[in-house]
Order: sequence, then structure tokens, then C-alpha cells
Amino acid sequence: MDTEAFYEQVFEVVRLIPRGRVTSYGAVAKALGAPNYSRMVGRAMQFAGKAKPPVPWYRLVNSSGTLSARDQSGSAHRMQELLENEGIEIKNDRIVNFKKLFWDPLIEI
DNA sequence: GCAATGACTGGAG
DNA sequence: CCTCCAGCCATTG
Repeated sequence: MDTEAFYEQVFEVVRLIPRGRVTSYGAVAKALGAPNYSRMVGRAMQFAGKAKPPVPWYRLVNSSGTLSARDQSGSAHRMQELLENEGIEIKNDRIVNFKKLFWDPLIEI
């Protein structure tokens, strides 16, 4: 498969994330059968902003539940607001209770 | 084609 | 919990 198709697969999985839940780059990559493609998942997110239909990119965090993502402004503050709007608490750029809010795509796919 | 880069990860100190 | 490091791979100069 080419990289473009991989990005589409990433968007597909991200769109499956339930409201108020989050997942990690590695988890998505692994769900697509490419455990070493975590960085490519992040690269795909650069296209998420202009993808149609839009993908909830802000529900993707790193393996520690940290808001490693950034919006066009270069900060993760907007991401935090979006997450809090869904009932997720953020403390020091980390998702509170991340272990329980974590959604494993492998369970759904 | 090689070297650097990055929305990552897991292990070691 | 934090930092550093090696492994990872598409993209860019």
C-alpha cells in the first residue's frame, strides 16, 4: 500500500474514536498492522485539518497521554479546550485519568 | 543519494 | 516523573 492510502486508514480509525475518549499514535499504527509507523500517523495528522470529512485529530495523543499535537498557531491550548469540551480533563498538557479514557482501536477493528 | 527533521515509542539511567 | 538515546520511516533540502 502507498503512504497516501495509509493516511486514509489513519483518518478512518481516528474518526471511529468515541466522543470523550482518546487514543495514541502507536495504537492507531498498530491497529493498521504497522507498529513502527507511529511517526507516519503524526505526519498524516498534518493533512487531517483539510481532510473531508474532518477528523477529530485532537483525540490523538502520545503513549503517555501528553498533548504532543499542536494546532496551526503552534500551541496545544485549543486542543485542550476541545478535549475539555468533551469531558476530558487536562492537567499540565497531560490527560487526567488517561488510562481509563484510552480507547484501543484494536478492540473495535 | 545522503543528512537532517519530525503531531512517536520503549527502554535505560 | 524526567531526560537521554536508539530505532523507526516518509519528507525535504
